[in-house]
Amino acid sequence: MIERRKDDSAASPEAKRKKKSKMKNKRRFSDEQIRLLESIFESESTKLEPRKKMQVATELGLQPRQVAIWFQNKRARWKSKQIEHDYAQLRANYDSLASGFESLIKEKESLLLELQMLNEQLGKSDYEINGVGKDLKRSDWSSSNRLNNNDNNDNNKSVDDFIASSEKWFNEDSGGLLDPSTSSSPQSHWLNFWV
DNA sequence: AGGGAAAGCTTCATTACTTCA
DNA sequence: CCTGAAGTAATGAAGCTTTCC
Repeated sequence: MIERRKDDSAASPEAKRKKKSKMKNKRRFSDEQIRLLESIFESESTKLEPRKKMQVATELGLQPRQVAIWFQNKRARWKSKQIEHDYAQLRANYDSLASGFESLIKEKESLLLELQMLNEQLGKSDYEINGVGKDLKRSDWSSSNRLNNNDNNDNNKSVDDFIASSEKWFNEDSGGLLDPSTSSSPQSHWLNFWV
């Protein structure tokens, strides 16, 4: 970059005093001036054409430089408001997704409980009613069930193991899972959830 | 055609001041 | 009054684009 402005960090005390006294003349713009500037900013453009800037400055009795600075500061204020707004929106979306996720976890838990009960009943009734309970192990049932779910990686894993590992996962992670400030990846939790 | 200087604009961070609770 | 926080006009540094030679 080409240096075009002189550095006044080493400015004389006199220069600093002049600058300070100039700043002392700072006056807030009138309501009328602000109203016109705001309306141009909102209705026309966040940036001013040089000609328009001159026109507005004349109309408001301001220096063109003051108009330019007002627009510059306005853009900065607008941008930070926009960031706040975007953050609030993202936060709301996140909260909504998180609560949906939590509902799914609860639903999953209750379905697993139901599955466990049915599984127990199945074993019991086979034994009591048909007298075949002793031949039908739960691991047989669960492994055939897993095949239906395209899970054939672990042939020894029982329904109980599955439930236990799910609960372990839930209990370990539920504390930090829904906290956006944690560094753990939400995707990995989703993967764990569905695998 | 292309390169450098200058001008004029921007953003960003900061300062200096005003206003208000 | 005094004070601290918030708001804002203004400044300076640095970067980008355009124009001119």
